[in-house]
Amino acid sequence: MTTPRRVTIRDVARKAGVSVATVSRVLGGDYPVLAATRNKVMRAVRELDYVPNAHARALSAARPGAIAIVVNTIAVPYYALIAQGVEDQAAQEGRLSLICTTGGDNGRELSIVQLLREQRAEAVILVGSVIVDEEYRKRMTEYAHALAAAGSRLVLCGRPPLGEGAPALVVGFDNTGGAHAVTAHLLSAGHRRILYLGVRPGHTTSDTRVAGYRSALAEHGVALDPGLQIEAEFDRDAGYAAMNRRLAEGPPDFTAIFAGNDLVAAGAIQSLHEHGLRVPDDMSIVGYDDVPPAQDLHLTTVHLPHDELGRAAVRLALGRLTTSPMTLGTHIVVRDSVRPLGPR
Amino acid sequence: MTTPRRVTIRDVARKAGVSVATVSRVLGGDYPVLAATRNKVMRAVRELDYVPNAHARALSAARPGAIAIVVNTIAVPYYALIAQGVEDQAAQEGRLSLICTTGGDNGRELSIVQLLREQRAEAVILVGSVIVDEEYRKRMTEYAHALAAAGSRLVLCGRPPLGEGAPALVVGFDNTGGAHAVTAHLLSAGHRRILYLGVRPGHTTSDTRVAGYRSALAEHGVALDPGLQIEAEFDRDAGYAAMNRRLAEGPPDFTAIFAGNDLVAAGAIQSLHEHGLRVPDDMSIVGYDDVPPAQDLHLTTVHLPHDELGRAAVRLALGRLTTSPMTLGTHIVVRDSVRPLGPR
DNA sequence: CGATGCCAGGTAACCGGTTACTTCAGACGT
DNA sequence: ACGTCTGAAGTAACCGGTTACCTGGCATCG
Repeated sequence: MTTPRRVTIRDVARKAGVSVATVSRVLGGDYPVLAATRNKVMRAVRELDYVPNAHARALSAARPGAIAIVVNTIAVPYYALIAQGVEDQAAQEGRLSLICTTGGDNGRELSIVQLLREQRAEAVILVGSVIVDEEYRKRMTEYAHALAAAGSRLVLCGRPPLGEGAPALVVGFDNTGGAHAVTAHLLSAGHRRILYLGVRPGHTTSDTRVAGYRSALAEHGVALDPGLQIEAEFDRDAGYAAMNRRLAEGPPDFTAIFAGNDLVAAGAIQSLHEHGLRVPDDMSIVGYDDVPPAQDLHLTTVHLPHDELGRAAVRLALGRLTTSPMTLGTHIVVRDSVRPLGPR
Repeated sequence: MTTPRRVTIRDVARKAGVSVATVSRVLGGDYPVLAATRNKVMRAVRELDYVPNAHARALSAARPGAIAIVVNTIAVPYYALIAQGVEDQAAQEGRLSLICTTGGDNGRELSIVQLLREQRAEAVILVGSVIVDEEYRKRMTEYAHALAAAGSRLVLCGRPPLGEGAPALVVGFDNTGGAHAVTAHLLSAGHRRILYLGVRPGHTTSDTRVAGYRSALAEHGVALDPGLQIEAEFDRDAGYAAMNRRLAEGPPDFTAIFAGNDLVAAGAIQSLHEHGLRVPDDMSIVGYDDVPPAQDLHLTTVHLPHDELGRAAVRLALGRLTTSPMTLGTHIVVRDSVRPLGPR
């Protein structure tokens, strides 16, 4: 059996008895072609089941490039929801979209950015919290220039803007505002000793949320207790483990918990239950993100417009939007994980 | 400001004082090149920050194509987990991977398949339950042949094999086995009246799970009550709404629920709670899929190796695996949503 | 009736790489 | 000294499209 040579535009031209230029024009659209000719060509295309080669097209004509989103993992709702927004908006703009995952590995991130440059992607959207140090700034600035030189745009989501010179667009959530609001919610329910579970020093997302937490406390005249701020990665296991450690030290010296995100809250809740503490009767807790599992946990949390973030990133990349850095507002979602503390 | 003409291999050749062939060889790898020449070229590459054009490469040389996975939406853990498996395996195989979403629209599916043919994707992985009717078979068979003609492979996940002639690979979960096991679990806890929540006539996934449910009942000599099988889509809202409707009809005439998947279970549980029924004290319930939220619901469910499905699909597509149709085993995960029914 | 314009359609250069084939210089053999 | 072999590097064809430019036929116009 011989390999069935791929059908090219020349095969179509031969079959239709016209030149390749005519075929290209019929398929391309706007150039005037006689109806009879068009029909001949279309019939040949159909009979041969011809599919133009995207690579050849991309090579010869300047056509819209793909839109790429790079995340840690797609198996976590936070990223999946943002990715879905990107996907939708990209489709709407007639662009192909690529979703790439790094697994949190900087080496892989680098090779993915390289790959995307080779693909001549039109936009590269980098999502996710990072530790902003000198090394990071340098790396991003390099990406930004490299991509700009290749005609691609770089969009950072949930990361601070780079310096002046670097050609990067930025969009993120108002984490400080959201954290402030939800902390205020706890405070106005009478809570004064609020454990912040999920500090990650240097991480942008964590830092901004902690900032909101602190400013709300300050505003209500509650002194900040460093003992009430504990570290944890932003996943369920970390929340569970950290809460376990804390509860192993003795009975809780706090009445409410502000978890770094909903997954951390989920882990913490499991730990609380295992220690015989009920939510919200024995302990109040709030989360952050409002990912779908939060609903089942009856968790009061901060809703993030994930979808909109993705869409905004695409629109920024395509120049449909020009405000950068751009901040998307958040709002609190009250469910049933906070109990008012009676006056003592 | 002039557009900074893209750096091509000829620019590098000129700068290094060699021919383009030499540059290509240095970058390509195996051809013998003098160390001195190699150095000159590499320096030029670095100084110009040259990035080869993936499209041009794909056009001239036969290189590995991308691996594409097509799902309804990425914002649902079931798909996200599978997609992550595909992504990981593809990366491991040195392939670029594309994640495409259809939103459940056949028209979009078609245009995505078309797009992937244009991209000369090496494999197209179609995931998700469908209604298997004549129209579907015809459509898939067309895809299969079209993709085969373009040298791509088609992999179907969670869908039945096509007829003999169609060149499609198949991999799926053992849904019937899993459903049988979890139903048997309920039966051996003493439950006899088990509501199946999530029938979707014609849908492959639903049908196979219902089949397991029925065979387990039969095995235990429990008569099938059509009144205990109610329809629902496979999402949270549908589970909630269907349960609400059922409970509105009067007090439950069943002691346990088998939900079509975990999201349906989540919705049902919310409805139960709102009707004052506690899980598992007043009502037992099991789910299916074992997606992350199931853990927070303390839901007994059937674990599916989502990740492995994605990986297997890629391996099948690349010919690393040859058993098709392939079935991945499942196992039950016991949590705390089922209560034994005391002897009456 | 010949010049002019218009329009459908053809010819061929080009996009940016890879690679089969060719060239050329130096090493080696007799 | 001369022919031969070897290995590094160059030349140019090719991948499969798009499009600037050219051609030839027909209608229009003075």
